[in-house]
Amino acid sequence: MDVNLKAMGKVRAHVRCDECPIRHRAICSECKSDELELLDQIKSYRTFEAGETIVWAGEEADFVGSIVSGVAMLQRNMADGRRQMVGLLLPSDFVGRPGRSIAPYDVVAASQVVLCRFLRRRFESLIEEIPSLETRLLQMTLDELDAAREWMLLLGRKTAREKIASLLVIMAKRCTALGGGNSSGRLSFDLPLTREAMADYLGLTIETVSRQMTSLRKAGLIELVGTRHVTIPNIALLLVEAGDDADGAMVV
Amino acid sequence: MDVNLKAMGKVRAHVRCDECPIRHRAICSECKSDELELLDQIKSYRTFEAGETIVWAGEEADFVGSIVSGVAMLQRNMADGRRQMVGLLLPSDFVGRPGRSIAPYDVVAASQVVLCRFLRRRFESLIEEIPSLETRLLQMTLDELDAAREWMLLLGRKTAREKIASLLVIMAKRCTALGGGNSSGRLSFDLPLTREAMADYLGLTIETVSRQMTSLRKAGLIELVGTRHVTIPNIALLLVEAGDDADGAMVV
DNA sequence: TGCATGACTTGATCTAGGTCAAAGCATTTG
DNA sequence: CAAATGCTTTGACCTAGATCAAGTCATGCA
Repeated sequence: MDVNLKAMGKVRAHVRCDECPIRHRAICSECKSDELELLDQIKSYRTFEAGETIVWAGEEADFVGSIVSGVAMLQRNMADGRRQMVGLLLPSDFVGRPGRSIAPYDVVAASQVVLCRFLRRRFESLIEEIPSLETRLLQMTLDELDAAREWMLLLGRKTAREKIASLLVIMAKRCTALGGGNSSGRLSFDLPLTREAMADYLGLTIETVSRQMTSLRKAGLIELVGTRHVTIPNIALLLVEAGDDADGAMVV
Repeated sequence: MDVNLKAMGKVRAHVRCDECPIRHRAICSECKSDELELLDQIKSYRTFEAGETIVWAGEEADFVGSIVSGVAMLQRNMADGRRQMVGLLLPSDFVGRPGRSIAPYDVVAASQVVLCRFLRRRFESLIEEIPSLETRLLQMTLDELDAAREWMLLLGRKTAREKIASLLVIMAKRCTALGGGNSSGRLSFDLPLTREAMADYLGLTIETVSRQMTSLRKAGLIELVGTRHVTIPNIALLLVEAGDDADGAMVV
């Protein structure tokens, strides 16, 4: 227990697992109550501010964990500064890879992030004891792999406009699933990403992101309040703009 | 056992697992001999010719399996014909996802492929009985996810020349690991991909692929015999061209 | 032997998106 | 409250890679 961290408000009070908001979707979702007990013993909460790096690429990280709230980005950097986001973690997503203590990418908080951390070594031994952890991790990893492949199509073949539309559709789905307003097919949510993060996600420049957002707004496909709050009057129209055949998009 | 298939030479004679070339890297690599026995009972071999589709996107596939020899591509297609390769499967790689019978992408043979197939339903029940299968699948999936993320950097941020150089480095590593000639740092191998497949892999057009191959040849970074056989006189030079910081590349 | 066929290369031109530069706007700070 | 800071937008221009259009080359086939 680091007193400084506590003073800075970075270490959260312990929350009981059965009161946890991500209890039923995170790595622990298949655990029985006695198994939860074991996890509970090795967990601790930590808050990261927007922009703070949670894990540095190439450095030892002694924990893994689950995103409780907020959004984190996995990003790879090239020597000359080019950057690509290679993963986007939302609440219930898992951070870190059991069996490897050094990640090949940075993990950076895009908003304020609360992380439920497990000591890596201890977590690795628990996996041996609790088979449902491994099963769940496999499910989640396979889902992430599918999402990564969807993303590869976007990066390799979609136009800037299709990329932006795709991103908005994805964020709309994931953000409203977590409780955003939704009435009569009209979706409304706050983008948890800056224009720069969007550009890094999509393999574009901020200027192009900005221009395409303006263009979609002028076309009436989206409405903006300030720069972050987005309303999608008709998601079907945006889906067409995203270039996904309707079926494929629904699967995600 | 389909007699027609056998007549066409598509169904292979049964091979004992302990004589299998991918025994120590495939999904079965952690299995003990009694467990292998169980797998052996539900497996069958099937050969696919180059260009043949192994699994159709959106259709029921009643098997999963391991690539024994050859190269297969996972590809996503957009309604207007744009195509992106989202995975490249080499010997020992796993095809299919337990728990889901319908893939969101086509699996297509890039060369002649021999597949060791397991009936999906039976494989899914075996996973319950043989924990090492799940452990191994998790490892392999995590590795694939890392590779996919590397690939996302390539698709989103690399130039055409860097993309080609990266592809050649990857193929050199994976192909020569499987027994290609290697003396004095001089690497030589046969590209298992057409120019079109390379373009689909890299998010480029065939023309750009062709031009960049020519350009790398003229720069002395690669030598070509015909269109498929590549020699890399100095891999370090090609790595620089690929834009990877030297460390990161070594990890792959 | 000659002509399809398919894979690849090369050249000329076009354009989507990048680059460079200058504001606009909100929030923070002294 | 003015200046500073950070995020975003907009405009003018440029370029890497796409597109369009011929070839070239190897292989199969009648």
